[in-house]
Amino acid sequence: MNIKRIAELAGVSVATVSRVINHPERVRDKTREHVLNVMHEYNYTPNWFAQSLNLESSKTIALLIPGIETNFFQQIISGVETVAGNKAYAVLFGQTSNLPTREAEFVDMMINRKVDGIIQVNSQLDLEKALSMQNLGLPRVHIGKNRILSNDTLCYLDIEEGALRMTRHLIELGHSSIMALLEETNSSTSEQMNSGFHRALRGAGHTVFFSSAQAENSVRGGYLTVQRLILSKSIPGALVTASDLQAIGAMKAARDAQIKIPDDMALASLTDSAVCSVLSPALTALELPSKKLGMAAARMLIDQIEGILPYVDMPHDLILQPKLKIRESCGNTQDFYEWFD
Amino acid sequence: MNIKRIAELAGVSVATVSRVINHPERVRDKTREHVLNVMHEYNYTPNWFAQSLNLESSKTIALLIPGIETNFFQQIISGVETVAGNKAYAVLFGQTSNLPTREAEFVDMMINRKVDGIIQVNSQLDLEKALSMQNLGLPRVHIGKNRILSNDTLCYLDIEEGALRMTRHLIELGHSSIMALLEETNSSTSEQMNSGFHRALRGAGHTVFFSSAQAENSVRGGYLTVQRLILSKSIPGALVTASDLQAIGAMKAARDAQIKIPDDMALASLTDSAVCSVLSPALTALELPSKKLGMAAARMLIDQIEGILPYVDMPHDLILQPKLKIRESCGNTQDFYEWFD
DNA sequence: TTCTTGGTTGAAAGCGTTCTCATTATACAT
DNA sequence: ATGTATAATGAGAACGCTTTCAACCAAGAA
Repeated sequence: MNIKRIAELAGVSVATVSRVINHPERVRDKTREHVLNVMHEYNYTPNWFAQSLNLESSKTIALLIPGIETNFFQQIISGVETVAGNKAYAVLFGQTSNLPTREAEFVDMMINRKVDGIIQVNSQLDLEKALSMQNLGLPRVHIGKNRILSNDTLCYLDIEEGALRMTRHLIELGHSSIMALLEETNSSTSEQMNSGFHRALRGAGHTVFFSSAQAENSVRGGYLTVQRLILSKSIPGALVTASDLQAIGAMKAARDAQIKIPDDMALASLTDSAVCSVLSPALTALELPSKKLGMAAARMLIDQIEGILPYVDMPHDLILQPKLKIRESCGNTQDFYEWFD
Repeated sequence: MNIKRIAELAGVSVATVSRVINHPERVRDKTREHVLNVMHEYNYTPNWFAQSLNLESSKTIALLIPGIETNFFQQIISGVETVAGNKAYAVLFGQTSNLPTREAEFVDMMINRKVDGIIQVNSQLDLEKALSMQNLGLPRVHIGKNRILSNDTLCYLDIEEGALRMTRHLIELGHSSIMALLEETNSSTSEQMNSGFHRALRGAGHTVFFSSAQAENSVRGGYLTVQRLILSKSIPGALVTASDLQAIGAMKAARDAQIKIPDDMALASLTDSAVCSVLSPALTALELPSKKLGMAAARMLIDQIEGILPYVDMPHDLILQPKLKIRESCGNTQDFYEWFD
């Protein structure tokens, strides 16, 4: 069934049917109703390709994301999908696996498919490709703190502030030896965490020993790291992990070696999750509003697409604050509960 | 840049350029090479809409999934994306939230966008819509056990067998009072679990008391249920939860009430996850190969699309078996380790 | 030389829309 | 009735591609 056939059946011209679809107000009530009836009767919907071929738009937004394995990314996807769905945009999904070449391929594909906008999470795109997108006037929103072009729109969680608050919390609890367990990648997230750590350290009244290590973002990664720490008898007073999975692994390694948390070593995670509060001891962690992040990014993108936001030469960042959830894994905290909750 | 311009620049006709793209063998080596060079020089890629408008295909597969919140679904998405990406298919993503109307809307949208195939997870589509898809000859693969049309292709995990094995395991450990905590929805998953439970019960040598309850799939759901159980002093000898989150909640409720696991109550989950093995006690759970499920579904779909599999009137199911991971939460099991691992 | 064969190529129709522009219908004032 | 402004409609080009069909060309056979 196509528009021509509908036009014949309704006894009007193709143009009129098209108008009924796109500019209903420009056609007489009676005609419109009649055409609508015929369309309905034959269960007609306009061919999306033909529409898009003309309009050079597709009612689609692209979401380029490193992976789908971690809770953080999953929440973002969910948030983007929710907002996009509400605004009748489809979302075309690309898993970049942190591979810049793969990301570039996806970008080409998305451009070719005339997506109306693109959300890039932790983008590692090279300048050239970013510029070519900019020249195309393709609305973009970055999730993550790495601004590629000077007028990129950014959405991110203030991880630095979170890391700072977490570290400050540990220092206030009296810890003078803190170790950070970051991810293996030298991502901007890791950099932000480091900045946060060091700002907190500088702000401490007294000297605090600080070290850091890297491990894969998994239970196994956390387990192996702490196991190694134990073997080399260099257990820090407090361990802060980038992810909850690492913290869980760390906790298990500690338990296996009879190291008591929080008495022998305090433990905290810079990523909260549903399980953190039910571990024993319950894990002090940073609650990241990651679904909100996805929703915010999608909304900003769609605002750009629909011309609600002026987006050229006007960076418009959105920064969401994480929230410190103080639980049991860092020691006696009754003094602090009331301060933070 | 369009095909006409390329044709001019290469000094050939539009048809020749098109042939270079689609049927390279039908053009003379020298010509082809020359055209290819021009295409490359101007960084030309054919307009996807124009192509698709002609070909009535889109190199896209649709993935309709209830949600993205649970690990199970996330793994499926990841698996589908992986296989699809390798075969150069894009994946268009739809979150149905278990709403049949929303699912139907997505199906319409996908049909209109001429997706080459569609993967439906836990589909609740009505017969009529399913039939219309069938009549369109649109390849489909269902993930889940609910066959809507008699010749649907199904991919699913043998949850029933898993539930059976889990229950049998508990019975062999000597439990004579077992309670199941299922999800709130009356999904086919719940049905399968029930079948598994009852088959195991029938197969038991002696009488086993069995009861079941429903709770939302979350830590909170598990917590509240067990709390209620404790208040009414009707704690079962063993509790089997549908999800790991529920089990974690249950574990916390038990701990809060000084109920010892596994001594006072055995606990097991029909969904394994990274945290299960690091809880204390480590949680006996069913390992579901859900990423493999997604990969298998995508492969089957693409095989259908590319005509490798005959798919009409020939149901072709793929059933993956879960694996029982026996840990600590169901009591002394040294006898069983060697049997199952 | 002339005919045949088969490989290369180009002209133009079609895919299903939207949009511009010209035309026709309607309403209202004269 | 007549003219005029405006609303409603239709004809046809354009979007960028694929494909059919006819034309062309070279090489070998008669």
